[in-house]
Amino acid sequence: MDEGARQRILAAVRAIPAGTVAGYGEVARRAGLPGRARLAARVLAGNDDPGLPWHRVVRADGSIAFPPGDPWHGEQCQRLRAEGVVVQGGRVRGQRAAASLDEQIWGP
DNA sequence: CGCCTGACCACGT
DNA sequence: CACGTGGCCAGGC
Repeated sequence: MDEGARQRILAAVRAIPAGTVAGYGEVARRAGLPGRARLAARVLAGNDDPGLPWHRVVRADGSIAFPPGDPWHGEQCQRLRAEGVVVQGGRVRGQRAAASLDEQIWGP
């Protein structure tokens, strides 16, 4: 895969403010790769940086990408709740995955 | 080069 | 809100 694209995606993920979430598609779009949501997912799957806030990335409908029962699922829920994000039924409540990161970063 | 798979998405029912 | 369908893009074989 394109190394540059990967770096931009990682940067976009790090740009997500704590206590908020963003969709894979949004992250990809913010990285300058519209329509590459799956690429974003792949990048996170292979990421090794422990400082990366990957837990703030959820699906477009606000649900956790991992299936319930999966170790990573609980991990993500726990980290999100630790930041004040309301997780219920395996999905984020109170604030759907931001339609646009700018809206979360630059505010309403 | 073709075929299958996947931390996805939008849309209609 | 839950499900099913079709589309898209990269990887692995």
